[in-house]
This record gives sequence, C-alpha cells and structure tokens, in this order.
Amino acid sequence: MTTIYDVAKLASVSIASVSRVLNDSEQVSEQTKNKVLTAMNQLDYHPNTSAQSLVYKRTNSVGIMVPEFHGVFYGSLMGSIEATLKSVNKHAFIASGHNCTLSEKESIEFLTSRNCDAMVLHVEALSDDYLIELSKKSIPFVLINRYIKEISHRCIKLDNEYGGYIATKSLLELGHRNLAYISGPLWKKDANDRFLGHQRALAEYNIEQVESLMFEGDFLQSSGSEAMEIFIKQNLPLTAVVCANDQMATGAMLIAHQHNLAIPNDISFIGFDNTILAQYTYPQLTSIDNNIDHIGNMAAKWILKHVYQASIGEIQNLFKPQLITRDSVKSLLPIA
Amino acid sequence: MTTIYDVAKLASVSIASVSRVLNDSEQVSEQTKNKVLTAMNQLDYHPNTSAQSLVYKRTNSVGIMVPEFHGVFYGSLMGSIEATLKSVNKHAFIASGHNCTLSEKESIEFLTSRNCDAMVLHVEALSDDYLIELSKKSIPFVLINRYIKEISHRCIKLDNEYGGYIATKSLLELGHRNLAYISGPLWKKDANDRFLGHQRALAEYNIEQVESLMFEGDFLQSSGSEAMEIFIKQNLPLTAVVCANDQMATGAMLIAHQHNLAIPNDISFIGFDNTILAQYTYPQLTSIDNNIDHIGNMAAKWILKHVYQASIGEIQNLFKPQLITRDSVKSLLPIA
DNA sequence: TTGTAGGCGTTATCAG
DNA sequence: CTGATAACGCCTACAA
Repeated sequence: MTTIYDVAKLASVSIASVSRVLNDSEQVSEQTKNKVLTAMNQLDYHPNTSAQSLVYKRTNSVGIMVPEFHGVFYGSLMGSIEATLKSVNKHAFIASGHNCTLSEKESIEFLTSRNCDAMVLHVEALSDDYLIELSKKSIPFVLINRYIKEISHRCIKLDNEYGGYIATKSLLELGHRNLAYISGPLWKKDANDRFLGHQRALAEYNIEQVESLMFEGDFLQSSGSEAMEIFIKQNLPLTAVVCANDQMATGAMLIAHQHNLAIPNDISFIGFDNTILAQYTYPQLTSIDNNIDHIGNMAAKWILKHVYQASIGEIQNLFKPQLITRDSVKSLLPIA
Repeated sequence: MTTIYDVAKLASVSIASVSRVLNDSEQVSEQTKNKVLTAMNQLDYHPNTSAQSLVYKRTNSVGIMVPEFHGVFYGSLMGSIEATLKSVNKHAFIASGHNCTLSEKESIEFLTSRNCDAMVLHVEALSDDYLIELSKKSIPFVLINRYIKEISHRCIKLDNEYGGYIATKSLLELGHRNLAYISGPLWKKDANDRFLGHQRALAEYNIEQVESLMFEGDFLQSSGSEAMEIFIKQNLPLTAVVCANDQMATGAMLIAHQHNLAIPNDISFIGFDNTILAQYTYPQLTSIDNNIDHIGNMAAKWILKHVYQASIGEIQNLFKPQLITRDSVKSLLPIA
C-alpha cells in the first residue's frame, strides 16, 4: 500500500503538500500540485480511509438494515438509499434483520460496531422502547415505515391508512359493492392502518364489510390463497378482492384461476405496494404504489441533512401512496 | 466518543491493559480484566474500527457490486454473500453498476476508494481486459457469473450451457417436439451458452430448431411478449416455449393468455433462473434453478479463504443448475 | 508557498 | 502481569 510519504518522496515535497493537493486546498502552487499529481498517478495512490476517518472522526458510511434482501420489496429501498448516498460520496453497508428481535438487535449492533455515521433501519420486530432507547445512543438513525411518537422526526413512512382508503374507494367508484378483504397481520401497524382505510372508504359508501369475507393473512402468498379458498366456498356475492399486499393478491388470483374465475371479468383484484410482481401476474395487477423509492431517498436526505450538514430542504415524513391502474380491475358501471 | 483512554482512566489501568482485554489476550489477571470490563460497560465503549484498521492494515469489509438492487435477481445474491460474511464479522459495502461501462467503472473505483479488503463483482459491461488489468491491482476480487480464462480461479459461475440443455431436454423427454426458443442477447456469454445447451439437446433428439421460432430478446419481460406475438402469428405447430429467463417467460405467457391459449394444456413454458417470479405467475412457472445462493456463498468463501486465510476447502468454480418442476409444462406422453 | 510536528484511537514491542 | 511508547496514514495548526 502506497502512502502519502511515498508520494511526497517521489515528488520531492513534504507530506503536508501532498495532503494539501489531496484536499485541494488553495495554498499550493501549480508546480508542486502537478508534481504531486503525477507522483500519485505513477504510484496509483489512494488515500487510506481509515486514517482519514481517524482524523475526521467520521467514516462517511451509513448502515442500512432491512429484513431481508431476497424477495421483492427491499431491493428498491436499498437502491434508492444507496443512490443518493453515493451521489455525495457516502458508502452504504448492509445488514439483514430477518424479522426477528434477536437478529435485528444483532444487526444493529453489527452496524454500530462498524462506527457508521448513521443508520437507516427498517425494523419489524424490535419494540418502540428499544428504539427510543437506541435514539439516545451516539449513532443517529432514521426509521423506515414506522412511526414512534417520541422520535417522530426520525420516522419516514407511508400513509397506509390513506392507501387502504384509495384502494377500496377506487373499487367502489367503479361500482363494486361486494368486496372481500385480505389483510396483513393486524398487530402490525401498517396492516392495521390499511384495513382502517378500507373501512373508512366502505363507511363513506354506507357499506358494511361482510365479516366472513375478511381474512387476516400474514402478507405471504400462501395466505392469499388460503383466504380466497375460504371466500369462494361461501358462495356469497363477491365482485372484488382487496389485498393488503401484492403477494397475497397473487396467491388469491392463483386460486381464482384454478376455480376458472376470469380476472377481472368475474372478479377483480387490487394489490398493495406495487412491487415488481404486479407486472408479472396475469392479468397485470392494479396496485397501490407505496412510494418506496421516495421514502428511501428521503431517508438518505434526512441523514445528509442531520448528520452531514448538507443544506437540504424540508424532510417529508409522510408519503401518500397512489393508485396504479393495470388490468385486474373491471368497471361495473353502465357504459355511458 | 469514548476511547480506550477513558476506559483506562476509569479502571485505573494503562491503555495497554485495556487493549489486552479487548483482544482477550491471555496475559491479564482476572482482577484487571474485570475492572476493565465494567468500565467498558459503564462507558458503553466501542472500539474505533478506523484506528484498528489503521494498525491491522485491514478494514474487515468487502465491497459488492451488482447491476442493480431492485428487481428480482440480485437480492438473493447479496443476501447469501452478506450472510456468510457476517458470520465471520466482515461487513459488506454495496454499489450498483447499472449495466453500463462508465457506472461499473465508477462503482469499482468507489469501492476501491473505500479500501475494502476484497470485492465481489457482478459485472455486465466491463471488458475482459479491464478486469484482467484490475486483477493486477491491490484489491482482490471474485467475479460472479463470468468466466475469463486469464483469471479463471477468481470466476464463480453457473454452467449455463448445461442449464439450457436440461431445460430443453426436460421438454423433449415429455414428448414435446415443436419448440420455440426465446433467448437473451446472444452477445452475452450466458445467453449464448444457454442457447447452445438448447441446441445440444435438440441435436440429441435429431430435431432442428425452426428458425422463425427462435427470437433473440433482451432478458426483459417485454421482449418475451414480443417474441410470443411473432410465434403465434406464424401458426406453426408449437407445443412449448423455452425461455432464457423467467422475465421473458412471463411476458410470453401474458400473450398466450391474451390469445386464450391455456397453459400448459395448449402450450407449455419453461423459464430460467428460478427467480421468485416463478412462484407468482399463473400457472406457476417451471424453471431452471441458477443456484445463485450457492454461488454467492462460494464467492464469499473464496474471499474468506484467499483474503482472510480462513481454512476453507476447495472452491467450486462451476455450479450445475437444476430443473424445478412447477405447473407450466404438460406431458405429451401417452399415459402408460 | 512550504515544511515540521502533534494528534486521531489502537496495537504491539519492550522493559520492568 | 503491567505500563510506556513507537508505529499505522493522514490532517492541520504553526512556524519558516
């Protein structure tokens, strides 16, 4: 490994001068600057970030924790975070939380031990209390898709209630009146909020959710299938199924297909999250975009602003989802 | 930030002793060890990795570059790499290459500038020559899914030819004789190899690929659709479509559905990669598993072995894909 | 404009 | 078993 000393020697200047051109300070003559630059080139010199970090008390790196990397959801998040960090030369390192308390804790400690300047955390299992406590420690962090009152300014999330609302409302506006609902685990805030939004839309139209046409799933595809089997068996009037995420929607659609129900002619489906899956189902799935890119982007900006003192405008803490119309929903309105 | 000095003072010992318990050296009495430990706890002390790296000449971090994070393919790869790295306390940095020369180069330099101990690279655009050159620089790297003779021992990849072979062979064994093929861009080695494997299987059965039923796509869903439209228009006998990846398969299936072709009764499809998509299509897609988890795992092991001197057995450079049977392929054999 | 020297937090050598 | 102290590579007063 070549150091600033090697460069200095080759350029026959002092290490101070080398350091100066490295941080392009004004106080260097063109001549020495050139000498140093060519020496650097010749030696393929790269500054040692550890040494720099030691001086600056800053590693220029931020840790990202998401539940997992495979699957369809967190890639976009990481991508948007990484992109905006990289644009200002901050490095991103990653860890997975696996939806479980122990692993999330370990991962956070893992990131902490790395001395990152900040963290972006998508935590599922850890308690509010733990996170509040964590916020008192030295490494600042942003929370993705979670809201904790005591540290609300660190929370950046989707307005899930609104998403649930527009999903259901969009169906009602198209004339659907007999809706089933496949929810996520209701103890999860986001799942619960989406369901509340659904109920609000129903209330606006004076419709009651038939209780047996509401199924609490677990956000996985199989629970969507399970739900759909149950719905179909009941032989109740049913024109559309609202799903709290795309995965469950695909599971439900699978069963519909198996029962020879045409989508959307016999039955409509709407998903949530607008994951990449929605483009690959047949028919392509109408869904609610969760704005995950913007959220990731904003999380990174939060850090740039609060940790790296970049001049960044307002931080937006709540993002509105929006309807993405594809081919899985049919209008029941009479053609005008 | 609390340092080794703070701990030393609080425990009233020298920093040397603190350092010793930190690296649990033998040479410390129980008593001082305890004093130090409680002091550390009390101060919530974490060693400064930058300082450690400075003396160890090692950052305990490895950089990962993949084309992108969203989408369905690279998440698994990163996940498997990260998991095995983390198990030995190495951190993973990420960067995206965006399938383009400039961006890949920048990302590699970005990772290099971070002084990672090694890199795992999934490069698409950069030339062999560039990578050979890179291999002479100071940071060691492994190449994922690419083979370059001159640096073959750094290459870990899938046997794509074999994958193409078993995909087609599996159809032939089920009695299919009229096959269409949707390939990836043939200038890409993996796409080409898959096609060669396809041809080898056909040759074994003395079948010729109808030229107009071969379409060179770009690995994206839309090109699968495009291909399928063209195939259907020709009205040639056709019982199965072999696709060089899952995305194109879903695109083709979409069109089949639109033309009211029942899958697999009227026409069978087989994909490649066994991405998560294959579980979400209707019907679920038979595909060729690309072993990406094992490949990522092995890449990480390569690094543990060659960079961190871990005692790890043989490195496997070539992985065999395997057939994953789902519901998109029908047997044409007479029932025995 | 340039160079010298002290310090960033650790590790490791060498005396005690 | 313990404690000074010299590196590690870089930045930055301060001095020249």
